[in-house]
Amino acid sequence: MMQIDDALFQRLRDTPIFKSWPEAALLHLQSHCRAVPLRGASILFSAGSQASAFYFVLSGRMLLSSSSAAGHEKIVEIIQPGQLFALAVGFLGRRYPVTATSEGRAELIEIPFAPFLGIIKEQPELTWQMLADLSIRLNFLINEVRRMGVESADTRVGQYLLDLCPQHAGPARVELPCTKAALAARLGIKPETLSRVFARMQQAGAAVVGRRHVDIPCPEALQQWTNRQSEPDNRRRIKQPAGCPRS
Amino acid sequence: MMQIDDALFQRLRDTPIFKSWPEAALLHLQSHCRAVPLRGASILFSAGSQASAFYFVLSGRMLLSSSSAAGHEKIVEIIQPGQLFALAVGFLGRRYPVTATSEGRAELIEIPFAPFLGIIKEQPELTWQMLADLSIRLNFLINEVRRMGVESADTRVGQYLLDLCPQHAGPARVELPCTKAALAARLGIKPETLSRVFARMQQAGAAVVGRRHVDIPCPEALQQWTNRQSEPDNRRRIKQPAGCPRS
DNA sequence: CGCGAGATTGATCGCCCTCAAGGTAAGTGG
DNA sequence: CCACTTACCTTGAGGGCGATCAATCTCGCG
Repeated sequence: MMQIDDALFQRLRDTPIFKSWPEAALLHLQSHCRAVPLRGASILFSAGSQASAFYFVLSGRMLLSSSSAAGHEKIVEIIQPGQLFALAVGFLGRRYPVTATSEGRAELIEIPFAPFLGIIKEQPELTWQMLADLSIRLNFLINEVRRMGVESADTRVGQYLLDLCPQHAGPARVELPCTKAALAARLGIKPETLSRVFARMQQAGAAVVGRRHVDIPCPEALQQWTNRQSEPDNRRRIKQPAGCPRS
Repeated sequence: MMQIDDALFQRLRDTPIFKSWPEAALLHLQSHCRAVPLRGASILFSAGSQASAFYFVLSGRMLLSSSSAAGHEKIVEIIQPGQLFALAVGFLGRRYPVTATSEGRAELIEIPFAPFLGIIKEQPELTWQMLADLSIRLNFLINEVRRMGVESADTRVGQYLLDLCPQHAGPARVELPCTKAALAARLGIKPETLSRVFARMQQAGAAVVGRRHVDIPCPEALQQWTNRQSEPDNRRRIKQPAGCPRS
């Protein structure tokens, strides 16, 4: 079995999930991992296929997508370098719920479930950080469900850019993690629509859109533009149900 | 502190998460739980508020919702009797990501995080089932994200009904877990649209819609109706699959 | 019976998709 | 350096789905 280079494996050791692991466990796990180089855009695994490993992104980006019966593809998440993905599949351990595609060249570490689960079964205190990790992912998806369900294309694009902005106010440049077509799929809209949203955003002075990046002169202005359609009569109160107990 | 009746607490003991717990731990946990009766539709907690406990539904149903900046409410999940909710919040332990509302009368068991986390910190092998539980929820939300992102109103309603159908084919009656307005919010559409979808579904012979239930004479026919979309003018009638079981 | 909440139905409008054409870089070979 | 290629992006015209606004209907209930 081709073992992973120590320097590369160090990146995995530095993740929140593994940094509390004892040396012995890490060495044992490392002996079962292997490097997976993807030379161009290619499919790593497909939704519904048997799952035997999860992955860590060393370089490049991975797109996790799910397709409807009609064939429409929805990108659920974009995985950046330094992140793990498909870890949760191991705890139910059957099949991948999404299709994983590399966006151009990418390099991964493949971590088989078997030795991983063996270790945490004997040292269950190592799962603490994983619960936190899954919890974060759950929150992310809850947010996504709301956005996809009720928010407009303008709002989705604006929120997405704002999420990528550094917290501190002031001009920022957001690097898009993928092509605009893929970004549209990630946002649940069509590329043409994304293009028009960018055009409106730019015309309003809320952003300057480049080929693979977006400049945001004033995040607050973008925020305001993003939420602008809720302006007229937003005072509508949600009716309190009749028998609301105070108890 | 009002302690929980043994018979009610037994329902909590029977959940996948707790059934492997030792007696001592359960008794300790029980002493910190309390019953929460909700006499009518009311808010249990709001999104963003400090989280100190999670809940188990004894009776009634809970709606977990998330609101956009524009005030549009999206019901993320409907919790049925026998289910836990807000458990994952404890592992990151800050604030609830959703608002929890009871749909009519409901009775809950409130389980404070502090004693719960204390127990699993000392007996981390108990977390195994929780990882599986979070993994299931993750899959559910991934599905939801795709549905909200790319699927039509007709498809969302059809899929929802089919998910509630028993696996075995043949006529089925699906009890709606909430009002149609709430169901619309759950599906990310408006009540008027839901009404029209039901009307079309009924006219096509794929379902018979009642006040609080839907009869599905043939799930395969509904499935076919749900997935029709490239066909030009098939909004009128669908043909019955050859071998539709009568059972 | 009158009341009110939920559900239905109709008319109209706007957002977003679809289809189609044109534009704009990057890479290639002459 | 320049046609040519190719992939990606943009722009335009038109249509459909679902939202909005508003009226009517049904049903449970005091």
